[in-house]
This record gives sequence, C-alpha cells and structure tokens, in this order.
Amino acid sequence: MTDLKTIRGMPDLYGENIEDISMVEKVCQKTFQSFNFQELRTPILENKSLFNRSVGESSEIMQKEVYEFKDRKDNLLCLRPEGTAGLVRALITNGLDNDEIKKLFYLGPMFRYERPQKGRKRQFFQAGVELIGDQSSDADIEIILIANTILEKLKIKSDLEINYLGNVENLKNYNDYLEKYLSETSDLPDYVMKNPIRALDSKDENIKNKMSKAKSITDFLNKDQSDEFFKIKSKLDEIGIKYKENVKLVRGLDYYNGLVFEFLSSDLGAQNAILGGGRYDGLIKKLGGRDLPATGFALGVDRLAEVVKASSQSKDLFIGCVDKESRTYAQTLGYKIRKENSSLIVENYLGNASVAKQLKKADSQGFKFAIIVGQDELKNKKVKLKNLKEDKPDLELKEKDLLEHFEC
RNA sequence: GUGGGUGUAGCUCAGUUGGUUAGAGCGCCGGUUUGUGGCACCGGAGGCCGAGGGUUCAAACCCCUUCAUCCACCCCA
Repeated sequence: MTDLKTIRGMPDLYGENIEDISMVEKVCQKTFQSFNFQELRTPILENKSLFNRSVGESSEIMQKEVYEFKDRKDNLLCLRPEGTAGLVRALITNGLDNDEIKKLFYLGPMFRYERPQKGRKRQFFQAGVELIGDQSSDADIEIILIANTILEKLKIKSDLEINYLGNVENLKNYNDYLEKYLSETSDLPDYVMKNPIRALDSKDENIKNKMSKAKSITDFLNKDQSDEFFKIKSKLDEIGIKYKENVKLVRGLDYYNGLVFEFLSSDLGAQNAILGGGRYDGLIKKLGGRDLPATGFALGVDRLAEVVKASSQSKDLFIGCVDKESRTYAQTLGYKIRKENSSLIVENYLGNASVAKQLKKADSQGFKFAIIVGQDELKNKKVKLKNLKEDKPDLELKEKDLLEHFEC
C-alpha cells in the first residue's frame, strides 16, 4: 500500500487545515494588492544552478535541503526552496530589470528536504513581496508596513526584530574576525567552522557564553551605514511600530545585506520565525541583470495558519426538497439567489433524507436560513424561510420577495 | 543528518502480567417523528490495532526492521 501514502512532510490538506491556510493566503493577497503590489508567478521547477548562485552554494539549504533531479534531457533541476531567486530570474529573463520601480508579490509552494516537525513541512507555502529598484530606507519601511498589516489583520501577536548587516565587505570582515575570535575555542560544531556567523544565533551554551564577549556586526559598520540604520529606526519610531534591535540576527541566505528583520511568534515552539526578510542589493546583478537595489520578505503561510484559528465561515441558506419533482425548482431557486448575491453560501441538498433530517443537517452545519421545497411550493411559487439562528416565525415569501431578501 | 516520544474506528483516546468475538466519547447513517431543526432515547455501519518479519499453544501488547507523525538539535518562513 505504499503507493497510497503521501510523501513524507507533504500531507493532504483538508478540513480546518486548508481553511486556515486558504484564509491566510487571501489576507496576504488582498494586503499586497492594497499596497499596489502586482503578482508575479514563476514555475516551481528551476535550474538548480540558479539557487547555487543566489541562495549560496555553501548554505545549509543548498547543501542538503534541495529536492534535485535530472529531467529526461539530463538537465539538473530542482524544486524551488524559496521564492526570491525565481522572481529575480523572471525579471532578468523577461527584460524587466529596468529603472522603473517594481512592486511585486508571489505566493505558492516551496520545497525543502528537512526533518518535519510542527511548522516545518517539506512542502510548505510562502507568500512574499519584493520591492525592486528603490534603495531608500523608505522602501524597507514600506515592506515592514505590509508585513505588519498582514499580521494585524490576522490578529497574530509577534515581535519584530531588526538588524543591519552593512554590505558584502562588512560581512566578510566580520566573518574573518569571528573566525579568528573563535579559533581559540575547541569543540566547535561543524556549522560554526564552516560559517562563523552562524555562531551568533546558536543555542549551544558553550558558544553562547563565548559569543557574549564578541564584537557585534554593528562595530564593523562605517558612518554612512550606521546613519542609515539610525534613520530606519527613527522612521519606525515615528510610525509607531515597535521593534527590538537584535545584533545577533543574521539570515541564512547569502544574498542579504543592509537591513534584515524577522517577526517572531511565541506560539510555535522552535520554529518561531513567521516572517523574515531584508535587503538584497547585489543579487540582481549577481544573477546577470542590472545593478538594482531590492528589498523584500517572505512569510510562512502554514506557520501563520498554525497560530490563527479561522473563524469558520457562517453559511447562509440551505435549500432542501422533498421529492424529485420539486428538486429542479429548488435548484433553480438556488441558482437565482446566487446570481442575486454571489457572496452567499447556498447549499442545494440533493439527497433523500426526511425533512426533519434535512433541517437537522442544515442546523448542525451552521446555516442561517433554510427553506424546504415541495409540491406546495412548486405549485404556488411560495416558500417558507426558516430562521435557524433566532427564534422567529417563518417568513412566507413569494419567489420575488425571496430573491429580494437575499440580494446584496 | 543526530537524540527522544507516539502510531488502535472519520476525529480524540482507553485497552490489565500476552489469553476466547478489540472498546468509549464525538461524528456519520437509520428509527421513535412518512412535510419541519436544536433536546432526549433506541439501533446500525465503520478496524489487516501504521506496514513487514520474528518469539509463542496464543501477540494490539514482547523482539527486530521499516514507514509516518510529534518534540528537541540543526536550519529556516
């Protein structure tokens, strides 16, 4: 029966699970659009080399988390592990890397071969924005505003942490410094040896102790960079967005520089990052496009869905029927009512249960109103509208009045 | 990739030192009530006890393997 199993970390989603995810996606999409961001949808499959050059060949993700395979013509492909690289590639591929400022968003499944746990699946959903061509700190502020709006709409409590990485040289210098600083320590785990910057957010007590006396990236910034960071912070203050400066915040993808940030939720255990992003000014050029600044973020749709509970949508009208003759009329009524108001949820019950059962079903499924269509209704074109939520007498309505009752 | 927990009905879970036919609650279907809901009562369906192997007269239970899931490390959204 192995052929009937789902692939590890890629569950079928149904019921409440998909309701929550789908609701989060809708909120994201609406919010992006309200900031006048346009959708850009790229393929799930890309050449693996694209991610080697963007995410970084030495990064954890590319080292062991990519689903890669050869196609029938021996091209080395992979399932995308994140969204930014594909979107940047699309800009270059389609000649969109011009001077016009671009505000783009994406939404869809990503894949990483990791050990699954809460808030971490092998297929997971991300939504994100990229603001291309604007190097000002206002652009960084704009995307933080988007992030904040989404989290507010979803009523998710979270803490914003920010840090400033400077540019490639700062990072290199800081990395070199850490390498030297840590070289006195023995028993360093592999991941720290490979990339000393990883020691910053390590949970290992040994490393934590050692790092508490190390210099921070802030000490490696020049005056302009410190000023820029200061500017960003005062703008956040002015708007009234609370944040915590975290000099240990570094991000796992190689392309980040300048401002980086994360929104953290305490309700998710170890996978507490629900949204993260920052500036990636060098990436477009590195991938072969023009030298354009860019900033953006990605959020974990599944992770947000874990911490919100979607208020189950209330359903509007249950149309039952008592025999075959009346059923078609019942369907006609449903059809007309939905035309009158397309946002209504209207069930046309097509089974053979008794009237009592039908009403019970309507009630237990959370419908507000119910009508039962039978011979009388068919003959007189009149129905009794039952209010299932409040104890009120039935309304006897002609077809026209019924339609009016439900129009928007 | 490392360490640990858990897999029994659609869902949440009981199941005694290994002992006849594996249970409950919720949900589903039917009835009390053949055209009027919420409550109550009665009945029913639904299980290869995650999968494969082993020990035993006998395994949901013990052993091995494997898969899935959860927690932590790691990583990230």
